[in-house]
Amino acid sequence: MKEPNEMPGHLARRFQQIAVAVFLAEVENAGFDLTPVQYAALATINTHPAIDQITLAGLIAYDRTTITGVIDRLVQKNLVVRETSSRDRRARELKMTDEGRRTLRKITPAVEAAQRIMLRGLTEKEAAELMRLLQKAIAAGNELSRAPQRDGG
Amino acid sequence: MKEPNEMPGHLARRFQQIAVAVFLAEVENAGFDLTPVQYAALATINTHPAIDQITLAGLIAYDRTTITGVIDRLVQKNLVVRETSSRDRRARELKMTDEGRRTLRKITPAVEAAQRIMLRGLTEKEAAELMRLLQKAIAAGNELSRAPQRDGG
DNA sequence: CGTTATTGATCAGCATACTGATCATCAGTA
DNA sequence: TACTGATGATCAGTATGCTGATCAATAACG
Repeated sequence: MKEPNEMPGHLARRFQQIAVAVFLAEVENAGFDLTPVQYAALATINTHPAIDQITLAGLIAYDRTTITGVIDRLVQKNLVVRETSSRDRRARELKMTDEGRRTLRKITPAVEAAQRIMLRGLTEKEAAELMRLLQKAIAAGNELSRAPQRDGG
Repeated sequence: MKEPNEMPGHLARRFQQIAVAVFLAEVENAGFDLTPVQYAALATINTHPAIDQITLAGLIAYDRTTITGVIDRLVQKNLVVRETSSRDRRARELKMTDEGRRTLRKITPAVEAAQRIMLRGLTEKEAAELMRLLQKAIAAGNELSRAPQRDGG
């Protein structure tokens, strides 16, 4: 077989593993307890008030069955509230709490630091090229996963 | 906040998500039931007969607590046997079964196809560049995760 | 030689991700 | 309006990954 390091699947897993570790370390260092997944959901609810769970899942490419637990934990941490929509009683409207907004604001520097750290082995130019190539590969494979990314509602 | 697609952490997660989905689809299509993680372990045991779990975990960058369950499942599928080492009774020596070798051989084309499919949006040159950049970023961040990659024992 | 530190493996517990099923609700149509 | 299909959410079950603890066995040291 090929070396693991020559297989894109292994590299994908490994890079993600490092990205998560760096994120958690930076966020904890800043005094918060939030996972990358929880952060993405929180940030997206902030820019899309009263979004429902399916639309949110589409924007950040989460499986619909995963989003339930993620929101459970954001609600438990008092960062988000989940209300039944009056227009469609199947849907849950997600809204920020004050503490959610405050947390998001305070945590942003740590999140940005994490993004830099996970690319620290690359030059600026290389980092930009890596992101471009990832975006391109992802766009081509978007529909291949159960939780593709979807633009607005 | 930035768009998710401009954050390397999100791209890492998304690319990994697609890589896993493609792998599972190709392998199932070939008539097998093996995860990317199980495949990497199986392939590495094949090239390192009688390897112990910690060394195996280092070679493929798995957490030591994760490897136990992965090997459990390979043993249950009759692809691997786990024997207590006679030289160090703490250690478990991992060895392929005939069925493990046969499975590995038969599954290889599907695994290779998966690696191509997950990069299908890129030209040959771009694919090579993406892998180079991932390798470089990973090398720089290797020690930041709990399960860094380690060369031979 | 005996005490201490380290190491290989496992376990309990938690958080993503997924498969597939179910339930309530809504939308479209006859 | 009654029926059918689609949709939002949740649940049970399985597989990574991690944190931190534990246990047995080995290594290292005085």
